[in-house]
Amino acid sequence: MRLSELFTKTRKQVPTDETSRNARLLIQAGFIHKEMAGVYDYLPLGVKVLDNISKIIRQEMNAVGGQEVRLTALQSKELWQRTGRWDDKVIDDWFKTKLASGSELGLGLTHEEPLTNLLTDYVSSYKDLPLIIYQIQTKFRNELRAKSGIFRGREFLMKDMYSFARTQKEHEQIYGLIRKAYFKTFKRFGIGDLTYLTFASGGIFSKFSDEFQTLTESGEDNLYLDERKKVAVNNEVYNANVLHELGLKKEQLQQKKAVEVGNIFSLGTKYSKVLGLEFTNESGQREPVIMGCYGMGVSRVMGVLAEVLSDEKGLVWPLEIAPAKAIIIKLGENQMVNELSEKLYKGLTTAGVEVLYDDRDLRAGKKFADADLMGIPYRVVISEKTADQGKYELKRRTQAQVRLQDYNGILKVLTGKTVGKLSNHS
RNA sequence: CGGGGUGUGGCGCAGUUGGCUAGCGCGCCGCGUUUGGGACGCGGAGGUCGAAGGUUCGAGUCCUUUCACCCCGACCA
Repeated sequence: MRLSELFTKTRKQVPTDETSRNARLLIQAGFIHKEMAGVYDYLPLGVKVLDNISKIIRQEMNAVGGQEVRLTALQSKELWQRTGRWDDKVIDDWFKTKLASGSELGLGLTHEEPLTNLLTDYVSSYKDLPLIIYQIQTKFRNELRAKSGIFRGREFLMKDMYSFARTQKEHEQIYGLIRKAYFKTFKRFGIGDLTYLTFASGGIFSKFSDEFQTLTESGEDNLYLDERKKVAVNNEVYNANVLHELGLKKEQLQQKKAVEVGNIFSLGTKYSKVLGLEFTNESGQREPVIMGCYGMGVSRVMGVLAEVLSDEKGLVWPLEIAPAKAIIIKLGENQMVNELSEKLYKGLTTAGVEVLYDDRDLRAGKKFADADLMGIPYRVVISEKTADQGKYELKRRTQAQVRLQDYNGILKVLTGKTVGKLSNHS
């Protein structure tokens, strides 16, 4: 993408109606635009980030056998009434609307009901199970108070996955597998070291639900963290009994703030029983399916990355997530410089490398500042200084030193195996 | 939903006890000089002062109502 054609612009000043670091940076760099409280538009660079996060999630969820679907956002009142979750007294953050005919609809905030109901059409035998099904979809929640930028919005992108097992043992096996996949996913996001498995309230059939909490001062959850054991207890369930059960010692816990980036829990047969999702087992008897639920906030992860990986110059995206691997900065107008820049831009694009090309007629300082603000992992500068030797200057976002490389050298770094070996964040 | 704060060109802000043509910075347009870390000069364009109603000779400024946004709290499938 040529920056001369990109419609978004960076800003020197940030709107003061945002105080959260993630929203300020993302607005300043032109990744998102605020529509109203808790509701944000995703602009070209922001969409790329969401797509890259989603891509990693897809890879990891597919790796454990997940099948992707896309269910409707519009929800039938009758279906949710069957599980007792239509009532505003039960779920207070529904967005509800009406068909032209007058009948009520809800905007989906989670999808246990429709997916369970849908599967009754396809699951009838033990041979049809187990199943792991997920989607990445916009969710709507009528939060009383939106806060913390894109951490808690009223409309947000989420991965929600559901497992369907024949036996409790099989369920636990799947649950463990997915828990592992979650760790791997957060590691690939670049927040593995900051993300802790956290015991919390909320599970209906398990005593605890597993939350994945990323440490940050701007988080809204309070944890008691055992750094050695890599586990934490949510303030909600923190008491002497819980500590005893988990084998944690009060003296070894630190109090920390964190934001929940994932939450997984067992559902048992709560929904399958009510909605009639049953299968016939080997001995010909009907049994309800045992379910689990696995959430991960895609847009929230984007906010967390903006929040925790950024520095005083702006955003710092991990290589796999950045809207572009590299930004080519052309300095000055001269034939050699133009030719080298165009050649590299075309070469990288042809090689399938996502790259930004700053071909704008601006001063160097502005271009450098923008590249830093946008958090692009690699910066390639082309100017008169090195063009006559056919050299490019290569610099990482997080490092100070500059390396001189020729065309092939750059291509190798940005397309080759070398890329994977370099750490995302230093 | 309770408490606190804020709404003035695209963005950031100033605007005195009510007073004259509503200012400043950034950004934007034109010209020139510049050109490796957010350049400078000159000249421009751009405003229903969140909205509605009221008081007044006169309202950005005072009163009433209302909407929106932010923060703290409660809530959070």
